Amino acid sequence: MASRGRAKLYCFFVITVRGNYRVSLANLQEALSERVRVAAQEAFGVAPEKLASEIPPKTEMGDLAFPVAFELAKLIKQTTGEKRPPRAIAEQLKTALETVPQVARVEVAGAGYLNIYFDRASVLAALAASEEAGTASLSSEPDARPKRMVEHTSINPNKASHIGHVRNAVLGDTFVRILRAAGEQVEIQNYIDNTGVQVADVVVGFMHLEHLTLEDIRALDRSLPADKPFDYYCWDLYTRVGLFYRNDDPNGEMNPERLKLRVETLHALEEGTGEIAELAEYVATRNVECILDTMERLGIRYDVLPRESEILHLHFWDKAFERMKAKGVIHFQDAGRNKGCWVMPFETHTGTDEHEADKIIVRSNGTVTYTGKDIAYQLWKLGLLGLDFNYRLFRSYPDQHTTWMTTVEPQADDGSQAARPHFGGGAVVYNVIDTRQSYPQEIVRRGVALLAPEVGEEASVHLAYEMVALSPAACDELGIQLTDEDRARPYIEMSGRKGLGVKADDLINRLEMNALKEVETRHPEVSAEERALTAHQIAVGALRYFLLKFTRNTVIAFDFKEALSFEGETGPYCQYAAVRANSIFRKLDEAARASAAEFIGAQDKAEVTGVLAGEGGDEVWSLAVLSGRLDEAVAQSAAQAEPALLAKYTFNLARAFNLFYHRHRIIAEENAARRAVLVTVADIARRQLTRALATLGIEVPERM
RNA sequence: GCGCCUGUAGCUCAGUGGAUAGAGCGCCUGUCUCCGGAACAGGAGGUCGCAAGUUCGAUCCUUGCCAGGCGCACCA
Repeated sequence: MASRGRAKLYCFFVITVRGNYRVSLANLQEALSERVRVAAQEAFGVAPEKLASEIPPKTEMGDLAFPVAFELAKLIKQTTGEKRPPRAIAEQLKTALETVPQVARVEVAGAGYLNIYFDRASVLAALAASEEAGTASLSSEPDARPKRMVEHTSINPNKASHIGHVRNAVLGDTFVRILRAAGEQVEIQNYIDNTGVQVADVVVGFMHLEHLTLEDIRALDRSLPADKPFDYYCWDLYTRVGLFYRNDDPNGEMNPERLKLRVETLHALEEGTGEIAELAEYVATRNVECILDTMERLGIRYDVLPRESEILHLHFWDKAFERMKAKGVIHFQDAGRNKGCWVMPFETHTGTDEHEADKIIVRSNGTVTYTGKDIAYQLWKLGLLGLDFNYRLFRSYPDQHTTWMTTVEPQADDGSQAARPHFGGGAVVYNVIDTRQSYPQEIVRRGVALLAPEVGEEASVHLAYEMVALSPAACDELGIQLTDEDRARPYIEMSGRKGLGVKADDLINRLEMNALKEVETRHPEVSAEERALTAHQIAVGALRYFLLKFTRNTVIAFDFKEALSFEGETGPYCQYAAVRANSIFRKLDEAARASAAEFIGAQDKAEVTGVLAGEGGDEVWSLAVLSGRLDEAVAQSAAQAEPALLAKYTFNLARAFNLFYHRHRIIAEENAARRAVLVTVADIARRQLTRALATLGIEVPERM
C-alpha cells in the first residue's frame, strides 16, 4: 500500500540527479548506462528499456558492473530467434565503453558481466573538485519544482510523547531532509487533533476528577517542576481517566454513566465556545508546546500546525461534504445497519456479518468522522479545496525559522505576517502515519482521487511504518507486570491509555546522562557547557540512528540496552569516525593541504595513479568511490521513501573510514604523492560523512 | 471469514532475478613505535519457514501450506 506511486517518484529523482550541478558518480554511471544502451542498439538492434547496473561485490572486480548481456541474450533470441552466448555479447559491448575518458579498462567476467574499472586518478580529481564547488553552491539555486508536503508527528495534544511518537517524527523529519538534499522543496506540517476524544478525556480528568477551573490549571502548570512539566502531568491524568471510565478496574467494562462525560465534553470541544472549550484550548496548546520542546531537542521543527478545530470552524469540512455529495462519492443510507449515515462504498473490502464493507463518513447523529475531516484536510494540502486557514505565529527560532498555527481569527495577523510563507497547495502529499491506519488512509486517498481525478491517487502517499513496541526485558525494567501469555510474545504493544510506554524526554535524558559520563572521563579539560553540548549531540545521534536503522515495515521491539548503546552500528560510531577525520585536519598544516591539492589536480596523473594502484591502493580507492555515492544513496532513499537506506550507507561509509584510518598514517606519511592521495581521500570522506549525517539529522561534535 | 505485513546466523536486523547471502550484538583469538581503542583484524555460527512452479539461473517472482503480527468502529 505504501508503495503506491513509487514508480512515478523514481522518474522525478532521475531528473533530480541529472539536473544537479554537483558532480557525483551518479552522473558518470548514467552516462555509461546510456553508452551501453546506444551500443546495444547499434550492434544488435535491441536494447533493454531500463538498464540495470550494479556495484561489484569486491573492489578487484571493478567499480561498476552491467549484467546487461544476460538480458540482451534473451531479447535477441526473442526478436531474431538467434542464440548468442552472453559472454560474446559482453565482449562486443566492451569496446564502446573503453573509449570513455574516465574509464581505465573494461573486463568481461563470470557468465557475462561487464565490469568497468574507473580511471582512479581522474575520478579522484573530479570528486575532490566537486567537493570544493559543491559546498559553495549548495541550495543557492532557486527551485521551480512543485512543493511536496510532509505531515508527521501529529501527536494527540493530551500527553507527553513516547518513543513510538518519536519514531514517527524522526522518520518524517529525516525524510524531509532527504527530499531537500535531493533538491526538493518541502513543507512540513504537524496536524493537531485538538477536538478529539483524547483531549476530551484529559479535560474530563481536570474537570471531573480534579475539579479544577482554567485558572486552577494555569496555577498548577506554573507550579510544576521543569523535569515533570505539563505534558507529564497529563500523561498520568490520562491514565487515571482511563481507569475512571472502567470503575478503576483496568480490565473492567466501560461505565456508560461516566462515558457521558466524555461525550458531553467532546461536543463542547467541537462547538468551540464556552468554558469547557476554553479549558481544552489551554490544555491542548500547552501540550503542543511541550511536544514541540521535546522535538526541538531532536532537531525537529515544523512550518505549520493545522488544527482540527479550524477544519471544522472555517467550514473546510462543509465544503468537502458538499463536493462529495455533488460528485456522488458518498451515499446516504436510508435503511440497513448504517441507516442515517453517509457512507463511502469500499468494494475491495468484502463485507461480512461482523464487518461492514462501506466506510461511514458522516454518522447518523450528523457528526463527521475523522476520515471525513481528513479528506477535507488532504484536499487543502493539495490546493484543491478553495479555502484557506488564518494563521498566527506560534514560535520563532533564533535562526529566523518560524512555525505557524492555524486560527479562526482573521485579524490575528500582526506585523510579522508579511514574512509568513504561503502554506498548502502541494503537488504530492506524504502522510507519515502508523501502518495500522492503512485502511482509513486508503479511504482518504481514494476519496480525494474521486473528487479530484486530475491529481489521482498518486498525489497522496501513506508513508507507513510499523509501531515501536516494548521488549519483555524493557517491560521488566519499567516495572510493568506481565502475564505469562504476554511474556511468551516477541513484544508488548505500548498503550497511551494505560500509560504504558517510554516517554521521549526520559529516554533522551538517560542518553544524555550516559553520554556525559563518557565525555567527562575522556575530556575532563573542556568546559562544562561544551561537555553538555557534546553529550547532547551524541544522545541525539544515538536515538535518531537507532530509530532509522530499521526499515519502515519492521516492528521495533524497544530494548534499553540496544537503544542506549554507543558502540557497533550506532549513531555515535558514525559520529566518531567523522570526529577522528576532523582531528586530522585540525593538525594538518596548510602546506600539506596545498601540496595535496596540487598533486591531485595536476595534469600528469602518473604518480597518483601509481599510489592508487599500489600497496593498499584498493582500500583507499574504495573509500573514495563509496564517498562519491552519497548522492545516489540520497536519491534512492528518497525514491523508495526509506531513510534506512541512507542510514546503512552512512554506517558503511563510517566503517570504511575507520578501516582506512586504522591502516594509514596520514600526517606522518613521507611520500608526498602518497600523502596527497591519503589527505584528499580523507577529506572527501569526512565531508561526505558529515553531509550524510546532517541529512539524518545528526551533528558531528567537536570532540567526543 | 476477508485484506495487508513478516518469517534470513544463538539474538536484533540488512539484502538482491545472477559472481563466495551480509552487518551489529553475544562468544573465542588477536591488534597500540597511534592523526583518539566509542576503534581495527581474524574465527566459530546459515537446508534464507516448508513444498511445488516459472526461469539458463530463485533467498528474491507465482501458488499452496505452516507460524507470527496488524487491520477490517457511527475511535483516531
